[in-house]
Amino acid sequence: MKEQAEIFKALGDPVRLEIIKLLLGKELCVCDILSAFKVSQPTISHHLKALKYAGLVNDQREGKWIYYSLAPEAFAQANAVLQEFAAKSVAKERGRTCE
Amino acid sequence: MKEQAEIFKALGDPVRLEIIKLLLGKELCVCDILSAFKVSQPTISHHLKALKYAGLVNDQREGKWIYYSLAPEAFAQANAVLQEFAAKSVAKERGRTCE
DNA sequence: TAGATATATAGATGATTGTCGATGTAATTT
DNA sequence: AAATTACATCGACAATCATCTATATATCTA
Repeated sequence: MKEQAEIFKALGDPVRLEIIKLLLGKELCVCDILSAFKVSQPTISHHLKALKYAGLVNDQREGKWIYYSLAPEAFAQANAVLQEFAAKSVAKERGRTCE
Repeated sequence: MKEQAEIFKALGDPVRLEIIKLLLGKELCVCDILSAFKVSQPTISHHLKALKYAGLVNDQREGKWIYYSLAPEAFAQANAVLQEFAAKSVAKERGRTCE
């Protein structure tokens, strides 16, 4: 189980967020992901590595191609955290112990 | 409405994530937040600024103290995004247009 | 086996970040 | 008014990051 902050950090980049949206419901090879961006191939590779490190994607080689897909467990975990945040984000009490 | 990546980036730090957890259901002044950490006061101030920039917290001065509270709208927005990700994170199709 | 294709890794660079001590500012207290 | 308290801002510094070009690796194809 990855650190919560690591997961959110991985989500905190526009390119990576777009990659994730591309992968919703699909499995894509790097070349297809690459063709959706204007950044270089190594940059995409770098972002995919970051997403994999955070546990957000899985990769699977098939011949010349490597297919990337989302890792549902990691998204379920992040979703659970944010769901609690959203539910409890309304402040009721006010605390102050300092003087 | 803040950029999605900005919100996740703000969530992607252990100290900021802890601050958020402290603020769940509560409104706290900086001194109380500070006393829960071992980092310096300017560091906490810096993180609160980052959270505020992302729209995740609101602040309200009251005499000497400034109270910070969570901003439910931002959390609802982030939650909605992750909910969709979690729901659609199971890959069904496989695409490849490159050769 | 020699090229071609798909992807990763290495190394460099400029930008951003997390942290700190020092200082500034606003409000309160004495 | 002077000191104190709560918090923010400034400036510095090391670490991390996003990006690139160049190169390496793995697989397929001719």
